[in-house]
Amino acid sequence: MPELPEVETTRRGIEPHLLNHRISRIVVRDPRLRWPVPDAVQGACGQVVSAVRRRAKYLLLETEPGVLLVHLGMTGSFRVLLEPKEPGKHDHFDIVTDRAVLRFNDPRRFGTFTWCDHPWQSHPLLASLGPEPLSGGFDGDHLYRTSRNRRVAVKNFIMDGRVVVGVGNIYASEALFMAGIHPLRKAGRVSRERYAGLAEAIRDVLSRAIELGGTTLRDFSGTGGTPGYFMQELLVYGRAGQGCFQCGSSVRQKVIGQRSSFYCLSCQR
DNA sequence: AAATTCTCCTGAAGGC
DNA sequence: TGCCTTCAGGAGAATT
Repeated sequence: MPELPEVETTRRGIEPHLLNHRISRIVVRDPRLRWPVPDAVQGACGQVVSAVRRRAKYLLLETEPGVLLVHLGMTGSFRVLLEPKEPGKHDHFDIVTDRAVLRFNDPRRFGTFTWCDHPWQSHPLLASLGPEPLSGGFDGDHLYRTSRNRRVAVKNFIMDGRVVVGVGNIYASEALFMAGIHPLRKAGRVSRERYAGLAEAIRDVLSRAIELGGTTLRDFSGTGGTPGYFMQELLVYGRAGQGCFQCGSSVRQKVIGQRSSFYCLSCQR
């Protein structure tokens, strides 16, 4: 389940094979992703990739005429092939450069592969995104100001991409535990001080996970990334019924906004 | 406007 | 062993 750290790890893994390299072919084997893959992606053929960026959980491959946009969805991943290999099940498309084949595999097909014109910032999928959590535009004051008069649960609030991007279900639970905030608390009822702690927790948990992802990068071309590298560090996610690391009481699990949430009743208020 | 629910999809896990 | 049911989840779309 790619969250922002996994997407950033993917970006770093594919960048050496794309940046300043020429895309020779794009092979779409199965266009049935979240939205049908448009023929327009072929606009990148013959073009040199001038930048490999990440915005939220989107990957952006820039070329002169336009930008390839990829989202990994739930189960998407890239495999870097330095030698030809028969495509397997769920290998939906390839981006072929003069250096490697980037093969996209996505069993559940929630992923996205599309084309945007310049400037990519105004593409409908990107236009209303909030600040990057690891950039200067994100801090506790931003959360505090944005949340006034909002009655939505704070967990849903921080997972809203218009508020801040890249905070997925796992890291939302983790960050709220680290900040000592109950996930069901109304967003508008969290103090400025506690939002400062929450913003710091979000930055810490995401940057730590990216760090750990980086340590698996050496295997990237062989395996396409190592899933679950952060799992051994999770404090509450997936630990329902087990002892809270802070106070020992049982970690609770509850569905909030259609998503499983994990928290400690006595440490989070 | 804001909040909630629905939707896409397949594989893993659990029940009998 | 095998079939059936349930669950998981990113995030835009639809609905309330």
